[in-house]
Amino acid sequence: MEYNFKEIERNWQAYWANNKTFAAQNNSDKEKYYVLDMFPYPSGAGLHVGHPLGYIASDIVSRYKRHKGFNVLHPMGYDSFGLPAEQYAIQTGQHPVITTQQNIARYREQLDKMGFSFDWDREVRTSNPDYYKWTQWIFIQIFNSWYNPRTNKAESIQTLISILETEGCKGIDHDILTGDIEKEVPAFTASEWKDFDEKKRSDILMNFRLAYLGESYVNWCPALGTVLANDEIKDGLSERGGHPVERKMMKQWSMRITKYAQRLLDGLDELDWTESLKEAQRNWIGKSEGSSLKFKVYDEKQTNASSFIEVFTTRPDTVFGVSFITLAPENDLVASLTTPEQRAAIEDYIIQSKNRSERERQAEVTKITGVFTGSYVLHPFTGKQIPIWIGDYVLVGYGTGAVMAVPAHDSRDYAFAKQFNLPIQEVVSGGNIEIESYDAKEGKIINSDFLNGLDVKEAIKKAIAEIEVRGLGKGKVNFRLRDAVFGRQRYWGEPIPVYYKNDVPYALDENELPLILPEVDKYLPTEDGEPPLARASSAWKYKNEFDYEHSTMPGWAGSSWYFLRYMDAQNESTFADKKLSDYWKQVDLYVGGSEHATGHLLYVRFWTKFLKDLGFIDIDEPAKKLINQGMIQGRSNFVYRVNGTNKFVSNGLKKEYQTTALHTDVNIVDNDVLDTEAFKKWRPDYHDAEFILEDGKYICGVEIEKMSKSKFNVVSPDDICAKYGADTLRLYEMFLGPLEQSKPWNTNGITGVHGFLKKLWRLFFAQPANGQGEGALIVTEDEPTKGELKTLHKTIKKITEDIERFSFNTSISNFMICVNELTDAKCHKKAILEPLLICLSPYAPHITEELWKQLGHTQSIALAPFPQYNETFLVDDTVNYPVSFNGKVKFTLALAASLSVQEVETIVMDNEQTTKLLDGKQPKKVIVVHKKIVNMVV
RNA sequence: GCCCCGGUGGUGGAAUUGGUAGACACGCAGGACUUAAAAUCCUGUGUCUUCGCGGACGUACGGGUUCAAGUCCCGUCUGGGGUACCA
Repeated sequence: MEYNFKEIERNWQAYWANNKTFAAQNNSDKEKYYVLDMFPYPSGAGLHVGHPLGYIASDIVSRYKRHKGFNVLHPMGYDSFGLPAEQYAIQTGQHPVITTQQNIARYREQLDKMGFSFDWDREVRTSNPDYYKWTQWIFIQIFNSWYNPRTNKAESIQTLISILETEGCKGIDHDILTGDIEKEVPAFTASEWKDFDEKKRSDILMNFRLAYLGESYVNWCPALGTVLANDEIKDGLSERGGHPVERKMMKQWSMRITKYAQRLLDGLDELDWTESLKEAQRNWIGKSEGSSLKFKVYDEKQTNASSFIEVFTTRPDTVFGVSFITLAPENDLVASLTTPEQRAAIEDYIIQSKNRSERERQAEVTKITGVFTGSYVLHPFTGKQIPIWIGDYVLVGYGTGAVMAVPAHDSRDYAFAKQFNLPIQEVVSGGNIEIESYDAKEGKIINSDFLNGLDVKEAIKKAIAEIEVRGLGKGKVNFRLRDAVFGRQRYWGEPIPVYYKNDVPYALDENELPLILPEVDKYLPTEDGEPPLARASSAWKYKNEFDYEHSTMPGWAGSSWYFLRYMDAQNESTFADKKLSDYWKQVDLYVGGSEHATGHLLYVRFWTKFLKDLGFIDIDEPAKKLINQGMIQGRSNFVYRVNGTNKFVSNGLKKEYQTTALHTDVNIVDNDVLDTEAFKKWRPDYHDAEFILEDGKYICGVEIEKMSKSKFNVVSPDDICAKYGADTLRLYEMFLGPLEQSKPWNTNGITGVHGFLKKLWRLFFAQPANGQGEGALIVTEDEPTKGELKTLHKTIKKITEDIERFSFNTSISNFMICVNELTDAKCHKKAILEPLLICLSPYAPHITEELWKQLGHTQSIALAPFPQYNETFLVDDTVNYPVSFNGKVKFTLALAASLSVQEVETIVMDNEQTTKLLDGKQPKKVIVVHKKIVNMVV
């Protein structure tokens, strides 16, 4: 029999599907293990060889854990709402549901070819009403909840209503506040509350709901016709499509994730995620501790004596160094603070900064702009007049949108002060403020009244204490994290289950779900700028009367809870039975790209904590362990056309000509050698191409780039499977290097792993004479030798350790070493080969299933218990001691392992090579590390 | 600017706790089998030096700790990723 991978792989893939070999059991006495891949969006381009990298790793772990006796949950599904299908719909008119179905079918076909052990009975699709019914249900739970600071968790909005009914709201000083320090709910009494009408009550509750409708600045992308979240923007352009983004005030659905900022931060400590990923989340949450501080506005006529500007500062110790105040141009106070003389300049500036896109604003960080308002505040401690400026380096969305500028100790304030000739007062010693600001939190406070002589840390404490005593503000924690915008003005997403009655939004009743996405005539906004859902027929109304919400949910909605749905994918009465979520708990191993660090991975943690608060699940974090697979980059090949001709010159000779580098299809290049005949056929204009060769070959140039169609460097897993088989692909992707590392795809080494599988096959089947015909099964029942047992058990040990620490590349090497050793020993013994097959089967499932069957087994190898290594086979009788002089190894000495340190030393000292190397000198010191090394100091 | 991760042969990479640097694989060179090719197998392959035995050097660079450093510490250079007026 020969190694016919095509037939073998097709047969076993069919067998697994027909026998549901990988179905996870919801009722099991076994310990559970949950392995999850990050939710793929099924794009039209299909999978390239970079995508399966993580899937192969997670599949190896899944299969390994099954061998180890775990009840393994390893599901797959699709995050199938999203922009590309909708953009395609806009261009072609084809309903996104069709595009999505086609893309999923293509994905599935590709995934099936690679032999993954997914439990397909649990597949989910976020765009299925069966699924988004529960996404909508969770939205309603969030809408009907508020964050109770007294219990420090989310609760039903009813508990807030009872508080308002009995206590009312005490406003600013109440312990129930909204998330934003600048927006506080005005005070009212319990009886006032009872007299409020429906609209007023709704407006007040909106300040507390965890899903709320609020006015806020959003990132508006005109080209995509929708708002984007911060993590959907890269370098000021939209991540999808690279379109400009501008800031716009809009009424939007948002999620009050900021209420969870502290818990999201604290939770990171217990997670087994990479440090860099946790750091990214910490930075994104951006906790900073400081103080609020009020500056009274100076008013000559004392008519407006009560008005003030509140700022947030992390450096209250530098308060005596304040030389001006800067407001964000969008700050509400600007209008009232602008003096008539300054009005024109200020208005100009506001218009100018509004029109500057985010990208320009970011690109021109060094360009310092601002305008004086004409007004002043009074310094809270010295009573001095301090000018109020506006400048777009101050962000309206952070803190109060106002800063107390201390140019001596803040580089941005310093640049601003230099630009506009404002005073710079040093209050912390240690720097040279003539040259630059001194921002470090080190040194002694000077020129600062009661803070003088303290060091920075003490001064911060004392300053806050003083601010609080004088009622000027209080110690405060601020987060950089913003509430998450939850609406998109797009068609292809979950409808938000809300309707409007007299301008008051109401959530649908749970039993009215799902709210099905309606049909529309076009996937574009309406003439008056309403989202596409406004195009739905007039019948699409709640109770035929009230308008539904017209925006849809963002991409992250469906993916924020999908890991729970896999536990109970078909349940029609709840999103996941509590009994099952209590069994499966959290994901044990989550594999995916680090690009989700501040998006998906933050949102899914948020929803998990929310669902836990309301008692729907029992876990606090979605994934215990997470690994980021590296990106597989493309490796582009180039040909060099001699300018003005149809001649192509090989890379090594191109300097002698004037050439243009052109991408060529990497699939017609082997080890950087171009298949010139295939090249001629590749495109009509190359049909008559001529080549200038070196050493009879055309050598292509190489560059590492992103894998993309336009660069002709896309390698499809289908092609690799067709040429070498899925087992080779799986092994090779793992063999490339450590999983977390990014690396270019390069097929150069693939013959090595393919050859390994053939070599394995030859341990079972004889090489037929002349390579013709069928080789016979040559496996024997003979007793293995000590050496063979050592090879096997050494391998079992290494492989086990390697899988446990996700070092898949080294385990492949170890398999190769094992097969090389067994080949050299001419070992065809069942007692050795059988356990070896089990070890290898997570990596190369098809060939091992086939050989397992050939050994006479009738059950799938996937269910066989993983072999245990036996330490007694690994013990060496002799140790090869390297003998070194001053740390340099000169020779080795094979000695019995049983020898003591003293005995080893004696033997080494008596050795004639030692005598020769010592050349009559006495060593100063002899170090013998037992069973390791001998070192002599001379 | 700040944060994180890297830098080892011609190439991908190995060395898990400081203990023979370069495992395994590719590539390359030579050889066997073959009419030939493919497939397969064998030998060699860090650099310099030597006819050879051997010797010297060698993990980005400069220091340090240690009997012993790719591994630990300090400094520098460099590549990649993330993030950025967050007060």
